Amino acid sequence: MRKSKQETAETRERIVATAATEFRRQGIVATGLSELMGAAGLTHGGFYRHFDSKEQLVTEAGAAALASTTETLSGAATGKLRREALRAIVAKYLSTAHRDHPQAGCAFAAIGSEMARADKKTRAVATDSFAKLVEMLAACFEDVTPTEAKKQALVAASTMIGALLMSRVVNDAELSKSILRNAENAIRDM
Amino acid sequence: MRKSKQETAETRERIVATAATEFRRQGIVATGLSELMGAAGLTHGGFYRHFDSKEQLVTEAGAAALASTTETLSGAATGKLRREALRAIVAKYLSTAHRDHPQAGCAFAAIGSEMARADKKTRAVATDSFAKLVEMLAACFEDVTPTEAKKQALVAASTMIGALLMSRVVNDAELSKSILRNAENAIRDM
DNA sequence: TGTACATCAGTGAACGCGCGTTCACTGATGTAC
DNA sequence: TGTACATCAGTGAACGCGCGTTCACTGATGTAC
Repeated sequence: MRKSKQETAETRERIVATAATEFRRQGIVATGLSELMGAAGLTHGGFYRHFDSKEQLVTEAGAAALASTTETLSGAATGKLRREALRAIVAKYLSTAHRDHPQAGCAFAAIGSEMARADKKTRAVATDSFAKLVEMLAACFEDVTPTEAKKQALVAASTMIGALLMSRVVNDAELSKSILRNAENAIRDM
Repeated sequence: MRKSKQETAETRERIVATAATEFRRQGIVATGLSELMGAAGLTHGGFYRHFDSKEQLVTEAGAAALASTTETLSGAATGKLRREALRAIVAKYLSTAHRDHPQAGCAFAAIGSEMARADKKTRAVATDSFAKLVEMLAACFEDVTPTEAKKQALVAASTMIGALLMSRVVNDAELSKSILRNAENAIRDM
């Protein structure tokens, strides 16, 4: 039953991608490895051919999830400049579509509180991704100094993540939309 | 071994208070009932004399945690008016002390992503508490119309929660402080 | 290039453990007369 | 007010279950000659 090198690499990628989805959908602790491997079309016994531990998968899945979000946002801004790019990024991030599909969205909003308790490597990955998101936003503020742009970008990122998280927590459709829309407007006017 | 009505009520309160702390410290799913009851000075068997399920405790502990945070912030603002009250609230919320003690702080930042997946009752409790926090902040913006004040308060709340969450996620002390300080300044200048 | 053998991806059973929940039991509290 | 009895808070063992991890096994892949 040994698989070719290419198949092995594909399987590994599939496990990471499945984990990135399932962790964001259900939470890290609440997602079991058996369930995860089943969702990836495998039995659980093979897991340790690819990873040393669940923790290692958490690190890699976190990195994959965050990279995908950064890429999506960056894609929404391609061909656009400065403020227009900012608007596109923020509109995408604070959309109801993003709110309603945590399994495919920003890991900070979906599993942020679990990431704050994760091991060193996972937090290092999260720190890098956050820095990239801030850089992307800072590039949109050209009318101010780079230092000021970075400050504004830090605030914008915090607002976006907090707003998306709370739009999912609250049980009131109107309030939820209002959180998203007002955060979007505020960043637009920064 | 039956306890008096007062002792029973005290025990129940103690379990809720312990849960409010432990859930914020370790996460909801990661906190077991045996461990929790032990931390409250009891054995696990007695749990179901007080609660129907873990879910019910989650609801009550969430309510207790959020009420305590709202109260603390409200306390920081007593005797202060408008912008001065805003500064006091935001300074308290975005302090390094708050960041470093999630078990005693805002549940949205500590277990927000788990609350977003919680049952109806817990989310209703969370929604009420968020609305109260927004009201408290809105009361600080008196130089604008009530509608505008509420909008600014929604944004301020999102920024505060997102900033506190990310200050805990990142693995870089300088970046962490920078997130808190810039969010604080931004809200001060709203 | 063909053959013999070592490697190892994936399977499925098993490990010890802790989970949420239930239950028989104890004995102090609360209540009815 | 005092007594008899019902209630029930808390204990600790047990329930079935799923957790993360390990392991013997299978058989196709990769490699050495």
